[in-house]
Amino acid sequence: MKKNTDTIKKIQKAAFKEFFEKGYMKASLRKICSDAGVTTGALYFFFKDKDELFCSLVRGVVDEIKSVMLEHFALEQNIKEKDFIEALIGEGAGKEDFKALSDITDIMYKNRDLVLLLLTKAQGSSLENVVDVFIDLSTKQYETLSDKMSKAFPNKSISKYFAHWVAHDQVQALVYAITHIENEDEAMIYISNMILYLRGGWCSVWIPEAFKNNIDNFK
Amino acid sequence: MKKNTDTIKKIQKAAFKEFFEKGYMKASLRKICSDAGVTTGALYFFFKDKDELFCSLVRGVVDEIKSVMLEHFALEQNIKEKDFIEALIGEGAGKEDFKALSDITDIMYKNRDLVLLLLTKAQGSSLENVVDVFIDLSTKQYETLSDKMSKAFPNKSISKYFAHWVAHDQVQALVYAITHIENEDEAMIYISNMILYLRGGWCSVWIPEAFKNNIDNFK
Amino acid sequence: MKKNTDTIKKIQKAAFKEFFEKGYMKASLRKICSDAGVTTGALYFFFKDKDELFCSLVRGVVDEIKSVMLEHFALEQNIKEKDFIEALIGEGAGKEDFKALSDITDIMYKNRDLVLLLLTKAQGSSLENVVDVFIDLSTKQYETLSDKMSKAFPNKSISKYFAHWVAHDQVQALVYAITHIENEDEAMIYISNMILYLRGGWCSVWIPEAFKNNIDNFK
Amino acid sequence: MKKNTDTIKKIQKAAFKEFFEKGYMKASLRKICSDAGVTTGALYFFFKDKDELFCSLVRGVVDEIKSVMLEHFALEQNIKEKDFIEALIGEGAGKEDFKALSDITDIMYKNRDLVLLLLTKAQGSSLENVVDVFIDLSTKQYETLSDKMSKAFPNKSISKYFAHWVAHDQVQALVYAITHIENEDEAMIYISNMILYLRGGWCSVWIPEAFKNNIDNFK
DNA sequence: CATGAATGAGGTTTCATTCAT
DNA sequence: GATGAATGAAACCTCATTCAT
Repeated sequence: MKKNTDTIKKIQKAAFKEFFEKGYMKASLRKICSDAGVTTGALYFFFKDKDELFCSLVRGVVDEIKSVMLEHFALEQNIKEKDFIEALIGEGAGKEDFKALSDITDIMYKNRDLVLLLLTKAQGSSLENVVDVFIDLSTKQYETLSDKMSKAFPNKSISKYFAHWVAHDQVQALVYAITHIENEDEAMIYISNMILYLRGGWCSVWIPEAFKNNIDNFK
Repeated sequence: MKKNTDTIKKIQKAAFKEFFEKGYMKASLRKICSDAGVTTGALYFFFKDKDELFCSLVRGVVDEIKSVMLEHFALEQNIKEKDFIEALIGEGAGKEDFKALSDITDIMYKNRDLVLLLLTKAQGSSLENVVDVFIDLSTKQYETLSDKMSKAFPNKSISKYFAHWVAHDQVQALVYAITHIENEDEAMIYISNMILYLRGGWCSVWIPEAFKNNIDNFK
Repeated sequence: MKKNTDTIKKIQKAAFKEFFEKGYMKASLRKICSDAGVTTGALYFFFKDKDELFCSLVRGVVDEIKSVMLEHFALEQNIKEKDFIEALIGEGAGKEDFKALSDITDIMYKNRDLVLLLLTKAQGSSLENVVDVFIDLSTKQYETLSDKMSKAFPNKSISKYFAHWVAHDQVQALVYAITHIENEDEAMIYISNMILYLRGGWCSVWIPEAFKNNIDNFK
Repeated sequence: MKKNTDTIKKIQKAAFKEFFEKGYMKASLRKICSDAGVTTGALYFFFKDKDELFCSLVRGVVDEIKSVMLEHFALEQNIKEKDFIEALIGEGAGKEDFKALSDITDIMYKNRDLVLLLLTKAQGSSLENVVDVFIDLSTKQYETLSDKMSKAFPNKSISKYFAHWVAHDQVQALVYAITHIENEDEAMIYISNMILYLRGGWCSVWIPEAFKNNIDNFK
């Protein structure tokens, strides 16, 4: 029981290093094996192929992120129609968003190396478009919100790509954090700004009057 | 003089197809040559290596985009300190931004195939991070703007990553357009929403009161 | 006592399938083991190597065929010298042959899958030339017959390869049946024609006058 | 012009040796290249893959055999209905057959090594069933002959597999020659016996009376 | 200007088999 | 009886690039 666990660990450790340095495509299994002090046969005993080896490294964190996203988005779907504007711009607006985004951020920072591997070195693997999966989850959320707003503001309409963009942008904001900000505490400050930013952007398109009315205050 | 031009064109045409289908790394020069009806030697007469062949395809459009960005950002720098808030949230705010973004968008759509090649298939080439170049240009703009705002609102401060994020996001908004929206007219509508979005996001972080004051209108 | 028998059976069943699908050489022991729900170690506990596994499948039927051939050929050797022409072309000629060939055919059809495995999928194994063994048995029979005919027709002579060819052909006729004819009853009809064919061919070479004299009957 | 021809020849020479010794499947391209004093890249410049290398060795002789077979079979189809029995059992019967078979035999012996390679070492390559192609050609011939005989002897009928068997056997007779008889002159003697044999076999099944009438002559 | 032969290292994957447990 | 981890060699093939002609 000890032996095989050790071998897997050794392979994964060497694999992480190699994938991280060269990216999925340019990484060499031969190199991984020799770095791990293991034969290629051993690698193929534990992993079906290169792709599965790569996925084995990041599968856990992918699943974690996914489940936190699903969980939070499920909560959000339940906000009653009459409350959603309050949730958007009322007192305490963004509280829920912050909880969700900071939870996800926290998970990502707890496994920052793996997340960076996944986000920046996966091209060529079956996970190269994993971000799209997160974006899809996020999209569902914004589509629901769009529907609610359409009912509340029947005379407004937005580009059909806009909701998808915002979903996209929310995810990219997280990607930006993990790839550009080393320190988790700084990332959290950034995230709280991001809530304002995303909400402000969203509202500016749906309810542009919100700004214009206030010009005088700043002149 | 005719012949070599022909050969170059044939190679580039085949190269575009191959790079577009497989991405830079998986593209095969052998395939490009045989598709072009040309020998490997010919290719290497005109292009130093695989990377230069790839770059030759997109260099033109990269330069165009860069120069339009530079031009516009130069204009923006010249806005007098006292006018910049007006430019941000006043009557006619965003006009300049729209001109710049729509100019860039227009160039991109005029060469959409090449831009898609550059943005989605360059990994492994020396242009794999070309977007960062655009982001850097954009960043300079927002840093200047940040400075101005810091002076105007001395008691505000934002995360040090925030300006960079917004620069980043402005570029990503364009990338999103070109990669997700086929029709240029639709893209333009999207872009005009995007101006509101970006400006709204930016202001929401710098001047969060802009919203709060208006809550009552929507309750 | 039950368990190991089961394991062997499971392995053999999976082995048959794999060998039949891919042929001896391309068959994978790994696949066989996983199909059988057994580890490689188990396989190697019961079978020395790949070859022995293959042979274990067909050994039984090979032995059966061999013994039936030996038995019948022994009978044939005992035909008295003065009777052999009668046996060849007299009333009731071919009766013994039919019995022998139909017995062998019967055995083969009773184990058609295994025989097909042996005849068409054995290349690379130690049984790849098993047909030659049957041909050798058959050859002995025809050599004896040749000797008898040489004595009876001292002024005739045939190519030294001819007797071997006929032995060869007799076996190939059976191989043809099992590999081309699915239904045993049809195979038996084919076999009875084959007796005429083989005997006619044999006589035509040794006693060509048999035909020439009869031309007029068919003109 | 000298160089590439030389390289191809060297590769083919080494390939022939390796394929002949180990058979297609077990042959190693590495070994072939190192024996030929050439890199694997060079091999793959001239040959698409292992299969094409193998085929390049034997393609010529396959085509030759095929064309001789086609030519002769075309002649045979033209024999008038009233003459075909004469051609089968009359004075000079078998002359045409002998010409055809000896022509083919001649070609095969002129390239005996390649033919042996093709017939005994091709398993795994795309030519592993090339004999079936020859049998198919032969089958067409015998099917035509069967039709003619059916009209001439309306009350006779044979197993539906019989014509195919005879076509099969005619080809196998040639295969036997090339694989068992080293000397071409001896092969020719064998072939002339084979004509008698095949014709005798064929007639014995269609016109069994041909023999029975003559028994008395040999008692 | 262009050919096309040749390099040589490297790629991933599969294999039959062994052996300590 | 049976496990399953590990071996290690070898498999076919592709690649970007070079260079004499």
